Amino acid sequence: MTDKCCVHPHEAEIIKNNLPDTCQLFDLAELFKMFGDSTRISIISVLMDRTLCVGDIAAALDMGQSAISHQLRLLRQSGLVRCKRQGKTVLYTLADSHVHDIYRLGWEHINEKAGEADD
Amino acid sequence: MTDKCCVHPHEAEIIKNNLPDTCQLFDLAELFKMFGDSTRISIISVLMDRTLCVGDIAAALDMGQSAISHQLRLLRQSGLVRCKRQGKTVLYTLADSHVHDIYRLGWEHINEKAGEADD
DNA sequence: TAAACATATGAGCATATATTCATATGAATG
DNA sequence: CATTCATATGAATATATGCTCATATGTTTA
Repeated sequence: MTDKCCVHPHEAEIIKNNLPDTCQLFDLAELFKMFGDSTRISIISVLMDRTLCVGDIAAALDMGQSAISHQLRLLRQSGLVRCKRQGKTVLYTLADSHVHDIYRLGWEHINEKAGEADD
Repeated sequence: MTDKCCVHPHEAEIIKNNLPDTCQLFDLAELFKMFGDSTRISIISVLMDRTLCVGDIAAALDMGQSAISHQLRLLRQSGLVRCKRQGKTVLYTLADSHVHDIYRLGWEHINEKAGEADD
């Protein structure tokens, strides 16, 4: 696994021993993974300022109901959106302000980068 | 594509017309995608407070040099890390404070959620 | 300049993931 | 209570992605 090349074995060892818990890093990755898909970030985007039902999200994003429903399930399981039934429809909302904050921070980032050498 | 079910066609239409630019949403997803992988978030984690060379990152994370190098390339292309050669080694650093901020915000989120019903 | 070390990269493979299709579930309504 | 509308979900498929292996590139040093 670890190749022979390691410039500062001692320092690396110390860093290794002070790494955040693997599970937490995994959870963190899972969190960001939810934001890291065009469809899901679009869903989050349309839910930033409002509550919407599944059909309207699908219509707004011009996508199939099933695809949206699958993604909403993932967002729900990750605790990023909440839902409640209202008659035949199910209304979705962003779960908390962290979701807003993370979205906005990402937005800030890409807008500041606009024009710079990127990809 | 769009199924027949759409509870509020008019509202959905308006939202659709006010969607952020598709390219920007795509970029935003790409940004978060970089944070959304265990290996990459671990790399970002060890680079939070320091500058490290590739070999040390690999050793600290107990992973192969090649795997780390591949991921560093992605992080570089996304503008999240910078590097400079120093003799035989290449030193990597986080590109800017946004990377710190996004990481920390994500961290806050999962720590507040600790104990709640999640996945 | 040959050898050794650090890093980068292409190909191949295995796994993960997103969408679609078909269908199930759940609720209102005639 | 059968039908219709809204949503959820399982299976299948296509694509994306991460890792490994082998090797190339770049840098120092003997």
